[in-house]
Amino acid sequence: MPQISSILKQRTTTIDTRREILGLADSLIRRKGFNGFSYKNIGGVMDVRNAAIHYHFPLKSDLGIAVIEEDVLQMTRKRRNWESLPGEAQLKGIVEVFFQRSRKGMICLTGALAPAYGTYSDDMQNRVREMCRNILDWMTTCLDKGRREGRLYFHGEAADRALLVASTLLSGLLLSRVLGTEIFDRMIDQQFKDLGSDIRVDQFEEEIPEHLL
Amino acid sequence: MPQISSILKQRTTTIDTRREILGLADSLIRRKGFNGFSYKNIGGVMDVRNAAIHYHFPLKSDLGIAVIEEDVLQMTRKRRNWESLPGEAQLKGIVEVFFQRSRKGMICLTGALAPAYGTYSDDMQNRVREMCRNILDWMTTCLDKGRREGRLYFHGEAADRALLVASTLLSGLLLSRVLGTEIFDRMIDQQFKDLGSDIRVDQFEEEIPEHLL
DNA sequence: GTCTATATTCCGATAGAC
DNA sequence: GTCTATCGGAATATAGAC
Repeated sequence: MPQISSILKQRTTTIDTRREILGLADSLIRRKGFNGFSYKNIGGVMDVRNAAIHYHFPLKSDLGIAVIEEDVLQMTRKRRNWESLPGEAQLKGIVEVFFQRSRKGMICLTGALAPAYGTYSDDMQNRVREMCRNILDWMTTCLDKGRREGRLYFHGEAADRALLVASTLLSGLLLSRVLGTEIFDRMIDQQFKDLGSDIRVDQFEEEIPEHLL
Repeated sequence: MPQISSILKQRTTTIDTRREILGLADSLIRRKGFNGFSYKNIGGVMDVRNAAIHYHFPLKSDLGIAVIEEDVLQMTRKRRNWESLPGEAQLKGIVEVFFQRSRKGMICLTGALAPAYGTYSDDMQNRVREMCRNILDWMTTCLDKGRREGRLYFHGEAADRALLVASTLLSGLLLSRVLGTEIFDRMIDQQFKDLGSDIRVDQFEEEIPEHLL
């Protein structure tokens, strides 16, 4: 019978490998798209063989689904933690996540996965759809709450406004990739001026990349 | 010395093949992304061998660049033809192009190519950037003209507004692919209500697909 | 211009040893 | 859990016949 310490050590190692694969896959999907990266790309960075990745994620769609689930989990955690905050403050937190991505030259998962949506397995398509509905639902709640709190101003239904705000964030990252980061800043600032909000990108602090510490 | 008729016949055939390849590549890029389709995908539909496509487009990036150039050409033609129209009318024409794409489950080239931008050759990246600047420049002109004509109302600079309108069109197609076509309609209608315009998607006629005629 | 044939590399995925 | 080795297929691209 194996000792508890060895079980823990084994599990810890496994979990770390699994999580490291997930992190690299997330980054690769955002940079090259789901059909544009391979198991070898991951192994090249981690120094792990092809077969080890297949152990954790037998099919590539398993990997894709796990990346989406992780993203949804992070978002759900934030939503729960910020639940009691004003709608505008929650929205600002969401925008800051996108701002940080823009500074890393990254796009959002929806922007990375929506274009080739039809090429994914049924399971993965469902996850992508759920992810979209999730973020739109949260933003709808934020906008509705913010308007009722007298901090945000807009015409029409909150759900329609959420579509346009999400659109700005998604396209802002996509267009920044082609035209430069200032595009994201201009779009976000104009969008929140329109909402009567004082959210501006110059209120965010740029995270210092780890390799410069 | 070959007869003129045979030269013409040969050239016509060549041009048609080339154009058919271009059309299929355009469709494939929009459905699967530039890194998600292969020369074989084209040959499978056209019944033409791999090598024939390489004759017309030696490198895949040559094909990508040609698809972008064709798209830019179509847009430039429309812009020139509509030059004398009011800003709002030109904008409506642009929106209709996107509307027709939404009805075919298609996305715009920018939405298809921006996500994996970093994986393209320098040449192709430059073409993608020029394409983006082109459409944004036209939309800026439309918005500015429409505002001066008293038909469109918005705060801030026309260039910033063009970014948000382009964002709605791009994201509208992307999100429609995941959530259904009604998403595009809601986004466009809300966007143009915001602009004080009476442009609405129910003013557009759905083209009847060729195979149903 | 298009074909057949092939070179080369890469891909996702699996078998079996350790 | 990770390794080596390999299968079967697909990718981009080229050579040479017609």
